[in-house]
Amino acid sequence: MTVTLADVAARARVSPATVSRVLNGNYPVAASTRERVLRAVDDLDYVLNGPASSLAAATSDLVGILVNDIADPFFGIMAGAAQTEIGGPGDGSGRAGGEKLAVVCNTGGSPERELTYLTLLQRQRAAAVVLTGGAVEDPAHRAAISAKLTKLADAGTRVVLCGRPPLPDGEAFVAALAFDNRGGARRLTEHLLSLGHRRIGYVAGPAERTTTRHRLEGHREAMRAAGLAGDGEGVPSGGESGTADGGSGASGAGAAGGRGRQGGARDEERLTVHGLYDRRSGYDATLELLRREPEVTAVVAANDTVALGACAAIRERGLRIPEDVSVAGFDDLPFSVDAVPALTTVRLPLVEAGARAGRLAMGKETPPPGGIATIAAELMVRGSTAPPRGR
Amino acid sequence: MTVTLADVAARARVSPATVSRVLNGNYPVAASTRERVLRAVDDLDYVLNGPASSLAAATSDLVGILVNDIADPFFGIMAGAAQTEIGGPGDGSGRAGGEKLAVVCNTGGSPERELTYLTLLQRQRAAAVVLTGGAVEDPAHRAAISAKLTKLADAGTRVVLCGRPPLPDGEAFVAALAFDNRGGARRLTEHLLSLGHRRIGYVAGPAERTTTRHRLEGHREAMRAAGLAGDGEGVPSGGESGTADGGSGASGAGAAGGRGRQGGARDEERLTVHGLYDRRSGYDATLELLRREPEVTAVVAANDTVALGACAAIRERGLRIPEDVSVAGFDDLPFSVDAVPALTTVRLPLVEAGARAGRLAMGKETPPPGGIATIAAELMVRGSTAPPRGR
DNA sequence: CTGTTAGCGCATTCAT
DNA sequence: ATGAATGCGCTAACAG
Repeated sequence: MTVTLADVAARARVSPATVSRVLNGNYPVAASTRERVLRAVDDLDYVLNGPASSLAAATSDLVGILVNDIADPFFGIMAGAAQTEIGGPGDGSGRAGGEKLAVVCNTGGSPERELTYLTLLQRQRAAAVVLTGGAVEDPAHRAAISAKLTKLADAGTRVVLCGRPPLPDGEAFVAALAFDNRGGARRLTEHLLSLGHRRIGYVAGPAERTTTRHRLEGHREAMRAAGLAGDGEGVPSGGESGTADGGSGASGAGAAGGRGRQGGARDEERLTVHGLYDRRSGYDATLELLRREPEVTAVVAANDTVALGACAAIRERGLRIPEDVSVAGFDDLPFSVDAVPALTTVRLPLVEAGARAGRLAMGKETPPPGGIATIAAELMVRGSTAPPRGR
Repeated sequence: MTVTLADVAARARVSPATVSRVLNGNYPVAASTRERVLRAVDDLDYVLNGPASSLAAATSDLVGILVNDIADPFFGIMAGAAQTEIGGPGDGSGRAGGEKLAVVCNTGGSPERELTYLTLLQRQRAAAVVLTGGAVEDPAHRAAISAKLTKLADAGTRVVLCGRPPLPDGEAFVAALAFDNRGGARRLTEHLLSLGHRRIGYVAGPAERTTTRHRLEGHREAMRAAGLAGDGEGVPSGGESGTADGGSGASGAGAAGGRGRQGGARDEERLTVHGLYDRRSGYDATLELLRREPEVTAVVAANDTVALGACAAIRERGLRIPEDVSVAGFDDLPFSVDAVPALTTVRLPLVEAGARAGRLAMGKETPPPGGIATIAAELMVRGSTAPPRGR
């Protein structure tokens, strides 16, 4: 029923081994025989049996790209770039020669699903795996993922991290491309501070994610450097971790106007609301933020999508952007420039990063020294931020 | 080095066949033995060899989801929904039991790449393939894809079309879920007509795609029903195919004001500009449209992303939305409601469609009668459309 | 319910 | 440069 290598061999009057060699092209074969074989392949409409081939060769041409949310362009853009780099241009014949099968797997941000996908990929003896986006910081999951990646690497799978920080306990990976989330966030908040903002709200992502933490840390670095916050460390998990020095500080960062009040650790918490990385969360969180502190003059969002929700909430409160409240996002997704007003944000070179990750996964590019590279983030100042009212 | 089924069998003191039966769970095994086997699996940290298993069983657990553009949420949302339905909830153990490996493949809208991916999936003996989004109408490619799908189906791969119209020459597919693009587009334009618009520009997608054609046809149906266009048929390819009756018609659709002019086929063409399904194209095409016909009072875009670009172009021309020009999109992607003003558009139930496609691919849902289902599109009227000036 | 036997289709030694 | 032989790791009949 189904045509096999042997059938092709018979029709081309050569041995199966020769057909195999022609197809894999990594062995000298006489031009005339090759031609004969190729014709037989076409005549018979032969398609290589992937599983059989993978079994015999102990490797497959599958490359997995894991993303947190495939509906989010942040991941779509990176994954698309990586896939383009991996899949090769295709020869237009539809015959599919030595191409890798680059596939993207949607974890939905769930560590369990991430682990399941890694196991599935391991089972397929994937040639490479690219993990994109921030990691969950739960120690158990971190350890489980780490162990799994080590096993994958041991089995010959190339592991590449893209937009995910390398984990402390030295996973085995070919390369880790980490975004400078902290630096970008710091510069963004510095921009707002330089405009004269002092009461800046922060709509953060899910508390347990590295991306969330780094961006928040960058923001707070800037705030503290301006004397506008307490000195708690890291991301509080939301409970009562304030260090009780509310509102009494007297450091002199030149708060403008009579109502400028120096922030403390308690303030820092009050001005931070966590949510998911989606529009709806941004909307809800911003409403909450405005309820807690009606006098914020600027809102920094975890990413552009969240910023969009924030804008909607602010407008619904009857406030104007940027006249009453400035808004800033992160990532510089394509739609951000079209927001009204255009969104001030931090640009991450997603295409470049994804493509580079793809090349690293294919072994087409030499890894950065130490395997780790930090990718710069660029501040994009646009219309959604302006000096606060009365300044 | 690598642990195999036999190793597990030895440790559990059973035969390899029994281990296989436990792992696949589709055969009666004594509870005690199963437990012993499972422990051995855990002890040895055994991972099934996918290729070997697929080879022996002549099927794999791979399910491919093809999308035109993974960076476009339109596809991301559908693919995510399908993947969730296919991948199963995962059991949290990371052990990966009977799960399918749902993967998405990005064709970038290129028929060659689409074909290549199909071949790759065929090679892997994929359990199912879901094709999302519109098809390219080039006859050669249509035939090639059709032949390939037939072969896939013959080999036991379940083929599902999601958001793609079934092709005329009866491909073998389990089911085809087609969006009512034409009806949705017609109702959208009817909405604009009912507001009093007469000079309506259309920023279309790539000319050779089914989605583009159907939406454009719906638009023109409405225009013609209002006596506002010629009677050419189908999508003109852009050349001089006008039927020369420009501006002389006298059908009485009550054009408002003195400057309403009845359109002819030539007008129909002049008011249509083709581009890609992205923001940049929408921007460029709208600029071109405004150049050709400065007096348009409404612009209908091929989709929401394009509409965003259109808005930017219109504003750059110093025109207000919707006071000077109304704008409408298609798809109702999440960001559309946050546009300013909120975008009037046509809602497609992407999540439902994707999930249904996923279930169909898994054989978890019975196909619609005849294998074909049309999915309704719902008009969403929002702030970006209003009566034209002076009405 | 469990063990035995026999391939699945191909890549790869080793010969020639 | 090509052919012959071997086995990759597993599942699917068949027994029992």
